[in-house]
Amino acid sequence: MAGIDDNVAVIGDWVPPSPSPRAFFSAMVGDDINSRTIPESPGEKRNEGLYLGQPEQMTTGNSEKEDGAQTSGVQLTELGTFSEQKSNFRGGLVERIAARAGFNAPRLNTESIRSTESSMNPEIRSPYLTIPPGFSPTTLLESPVFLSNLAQPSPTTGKFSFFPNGNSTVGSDPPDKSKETFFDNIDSSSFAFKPMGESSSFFPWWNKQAIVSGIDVSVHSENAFQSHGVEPAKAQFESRNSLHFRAEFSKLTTEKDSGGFSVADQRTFDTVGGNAEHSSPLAEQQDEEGDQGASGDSMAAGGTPSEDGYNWRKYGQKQVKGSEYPRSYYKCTHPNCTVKKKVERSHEGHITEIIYKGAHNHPKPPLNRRSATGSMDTQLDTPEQAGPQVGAVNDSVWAGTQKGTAAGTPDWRNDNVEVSSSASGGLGPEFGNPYSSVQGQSGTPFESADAVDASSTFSNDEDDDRATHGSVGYDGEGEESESKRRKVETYATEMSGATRAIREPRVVVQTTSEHNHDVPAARNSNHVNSGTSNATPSQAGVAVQTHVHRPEASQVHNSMTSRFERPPAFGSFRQQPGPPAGFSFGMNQPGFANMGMAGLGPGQPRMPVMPMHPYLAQQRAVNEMGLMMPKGEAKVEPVTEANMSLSSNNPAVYHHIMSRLPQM
DNA sequence: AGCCTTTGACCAGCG
DNA sequence: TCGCTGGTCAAAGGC
Repeated sequence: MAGIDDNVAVIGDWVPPSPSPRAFFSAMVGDDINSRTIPESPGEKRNEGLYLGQPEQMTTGNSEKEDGAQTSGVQLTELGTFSEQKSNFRGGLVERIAARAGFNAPRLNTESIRSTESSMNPEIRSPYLTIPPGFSPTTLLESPVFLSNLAQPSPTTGKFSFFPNGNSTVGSDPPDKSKETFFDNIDSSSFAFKPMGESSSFFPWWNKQAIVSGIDVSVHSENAFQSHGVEPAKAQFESRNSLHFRAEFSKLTTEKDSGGFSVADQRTFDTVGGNAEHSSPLAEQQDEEGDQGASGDSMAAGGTPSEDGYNWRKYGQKQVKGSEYPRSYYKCTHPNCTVKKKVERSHEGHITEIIYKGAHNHPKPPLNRRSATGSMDTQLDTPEQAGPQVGAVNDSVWAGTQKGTAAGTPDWRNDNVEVSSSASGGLGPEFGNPYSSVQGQSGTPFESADAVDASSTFSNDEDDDRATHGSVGYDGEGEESESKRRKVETYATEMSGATRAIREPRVVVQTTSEHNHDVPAARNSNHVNSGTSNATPSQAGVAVQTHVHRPEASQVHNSMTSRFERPPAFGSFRQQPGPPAGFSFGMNQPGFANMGMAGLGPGQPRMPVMPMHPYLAQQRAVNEMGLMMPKGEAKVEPVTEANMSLSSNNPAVYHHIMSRLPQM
């Protein structure tokens, strides 16, 4: 595949150049939502698109590349009408890009997704449709965080089987059924975390498939909290499931001279779980995660030079004003390759941003790089690279920015299925690179859940692209003066979320309090609430940067707080990609010790945190319910499916479990 | 020995 | 012209 540029291109395609988060959002989602779900005011219609009911393949990249894309497994989800429209849009853009760059953008294969959804029970969908009274989709749309959250359907959110009270039955019966069905359909019970509350319903797409390949999440949730009724009392426990969700996406932003620069985000989503295709990659990802963990996040992110499959030599590092973290400058070590990349990395080593300049005029080097350690390499190795990465069209220009972990692996696309799925080209480092992207688990749902991070970054990405890029897109690209290229920042949310998600497993436990007592005071409620909605992508007029870094588990707590509370700095909204974004119940509590996410264990150090949308803050009920942000890693014991099901179905089990839960 | 990272200094662009 | 900033150079050191 093409190198970075490709990614960029892809990214660009992915989202229409609209500054508006909404647009982005809608684009992401597709029309289905509109048709089906969310009743919105005209103005809001875009939001409706959230639901990706019928994913179609979007051609993100050149049709030409399709082969590769398919091979790679990169898949983009396209939705309904949106997809069509987008296709057109993209097609043109992509073609142009391809023409310039000489590379093809990977195509997202959404079919799997489609099938999934289609197969899904109507019931399942219903949740998406439902919007809680008083709740405006718009709100969700505006927040980057939100997107991500939404994107993540989780048991917690009730996305899964749990239907919002309003709509579907929450009752145990339905849950079970829905649960089963849901998972079955999905393949593996993969799911995406979603924010609590109805909002979750917005992104069915995420739930099902949205999960970006980069992220693997296995979650065992005890209950889905049904936020609808914000009323805690009504919260009900629903099925417990272990979900695996992996999402991988990367975001890539490109700067463009012309008029601006365009940022492209790319994300690829794998269909959740089930696909055999993806499954293996997941496994690899897991490995990678481990490796990465060992090696350090940075590496994984693609921050590392090699992570993206290319060899890089660091030639400078500097603290850039306005940037929290130092920026590292890398050059491609290939003889005649002028590609450079800038990587910003958090103190923890998490990559917050990656900007590529130029296109590789050579294939990726053979795997055995030392850095390549671990899974990353594996993925990278794919032959795909064979082709010249990119026609080095715009060498001079920093073509893309990736924020997120995966550093950019430009090639993400075809290499592996995973890659493709991960696609990240963009999202992050992790995203961007296949490598970077962490792959969670193998297809099997209940296997270990690796990282669950659902960061939700996705949504943002698109927005970012639009927002940031504005019109640019790749079209313009190119040529502009490098010197002036602005740095496009993408919404951190997206990236960050994605990134984190990939690596850090999170456990989200929602409990509803039927328990007989008043709702306990929320422990970390502040964080959530504190979240500043200011983050809205739209604001972006300002460039938004996405940070992909994954904070340490310990850091998560803080991160979240800081993230949301912190006003947009530098005029740009930065969201830190880390686990912080997420939320989860305090798994670390003794009571939860036994409730674990499969696959989570001591071995898995970090728990991904899902970004919370400000909306969540409103969901006070949630907090009250005992939802809390884990500061540390949650220790969870694996829960077998059987157990899960039992718990959901068996009152005795249910009580048993419940009894173990700490009383808030 | 080769490659890479680190890091201070230098250079260029911009206001 | 000066100061700021971002990007790059290149020596030193490590693996």
